[in-house]
Amino acid sequence: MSATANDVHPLKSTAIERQSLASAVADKLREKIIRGELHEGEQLRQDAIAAEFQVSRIPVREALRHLEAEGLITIVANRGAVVSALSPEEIGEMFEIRAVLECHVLRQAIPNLTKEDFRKAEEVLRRYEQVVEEDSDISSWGTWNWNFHSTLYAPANRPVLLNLLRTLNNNCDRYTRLHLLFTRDLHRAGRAHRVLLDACKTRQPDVASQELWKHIMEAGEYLRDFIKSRRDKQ
Amino acid sequence: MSATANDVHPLKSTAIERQSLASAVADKLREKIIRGELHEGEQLRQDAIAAEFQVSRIPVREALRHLEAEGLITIVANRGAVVSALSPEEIGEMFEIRAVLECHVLRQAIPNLTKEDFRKAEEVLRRYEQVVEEDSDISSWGTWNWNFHSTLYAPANRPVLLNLLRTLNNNCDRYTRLHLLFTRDLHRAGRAHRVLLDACKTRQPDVASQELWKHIMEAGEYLRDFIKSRRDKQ
DNA sequence: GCGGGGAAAAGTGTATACAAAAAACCTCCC
DNA sequence: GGGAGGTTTTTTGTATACACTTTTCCCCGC
Repeated sequence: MSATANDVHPLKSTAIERQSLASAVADKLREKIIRGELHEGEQLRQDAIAAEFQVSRIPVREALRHLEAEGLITIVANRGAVVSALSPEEIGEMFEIRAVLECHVLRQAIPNLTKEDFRKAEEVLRRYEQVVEEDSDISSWGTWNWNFHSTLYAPANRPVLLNLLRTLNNNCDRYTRLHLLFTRDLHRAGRAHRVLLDACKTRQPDVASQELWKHIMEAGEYLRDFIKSRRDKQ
Repeated sequence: MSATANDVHPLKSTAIERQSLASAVADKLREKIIRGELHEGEQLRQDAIAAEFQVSRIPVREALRHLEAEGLITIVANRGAVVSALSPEEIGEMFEIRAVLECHVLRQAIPNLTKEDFRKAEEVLRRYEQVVEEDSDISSWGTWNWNFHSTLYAPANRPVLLNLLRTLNNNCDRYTRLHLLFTRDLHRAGRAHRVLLDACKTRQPDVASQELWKHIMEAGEYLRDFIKSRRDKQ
């Protein structure tokens, strides 16, 4: 995806991962962007990146192409790459797409959820709340959030869709992070997660789906307006 | 995309498009894959492509990276690229994702559809049926099919989603083409389009959405089984 | 005949080098 | 002062060259 795909495959943990430099650079850059170390609009100089990772510009360029297709950066011919600065409307759309797809996949997953899945979700949620409590490192928030959601989605058995959702979440999380930094409103999402998990446990697809829709769309709308007002000020 | 994105932007027709070789090569290859000139599983040799377009391998490699992210090809380290051969399950999933998203976007679009939109949809549909009638060139079928659908979706005002859908359709169409080649059942889709358009004209989102869902999911399920049985034979 | 091993060929991955475009700067003129 | 225009610098785009990996194929031993 492509539009679709993330190059990190489901990977059997046994396989030795011998990725090319280009893939490695792409992974590093993706992480930096998601963690907010590279903020939106920032120029990505090929030479600088090449020097930082001590490689030539060729693998760097290939990595940039890949990230462009993921939507994380924007490349303009002869002018280089910048970290994508989504418009408020585009941000709203991203969250809307997520809401539509995640609600669908959750409905497919609910009948297949096992006790083991619930146990794992609980575990992830506990660590999520721990991270929130420690208030230490917002950058790892996104990882735990995705871990929780994907645990509930996995039993739907939709690998392609899950991959697409991961890419979308990558692109949304850097804005969510921004929002959290300002509001510190991490606990509300935590409560929503609890409600969601309960609805799954009691096998109520309608309730769960509705809750998830609200959870994602509210975040999206809030962020859309937040970014809009923030940009208007400047 | 990223998962996501097609690099052909909405483009104001006035802007002079000075794309890099890499982008040009990507466009050419994408078209070849969609049109079925390159069939699934086929190896893409960098040297051969470079020679064909009379460029060096650098822009070819960047183009391949981009197509990989779109899901059209698969790159394995040190072994090169092949046109993605999706499993029957993956194909089913692609159509399912389309169904979910296209039904949603259609619902958003229906209230905004104008007479001008209907006129344009009629026009596209007429040309679609003309192409079907002439039976000449299946390869252009996908273009007209997408033209019709995107005409109905455009008023939803969801550019990001529309872009994602285009990429998904690109990936689905090469299989639909295969199916049409065997069954020649082009007319059924044509009839479904008529029903869909009528439901839009009478502003019945539920009817339209249901029809669209059926239209996409039936095609997807048919194709999934078709590909499965075809592969089993081999 | 048929594996096994090892050179040779083919193909991919990356670095260096150069060309071309854009940006920054500087000078001159008004 | 403030452009207009040209020159330098920076940065991107592409080609060539070479290193490394995989595949092919041939030869040998059995």
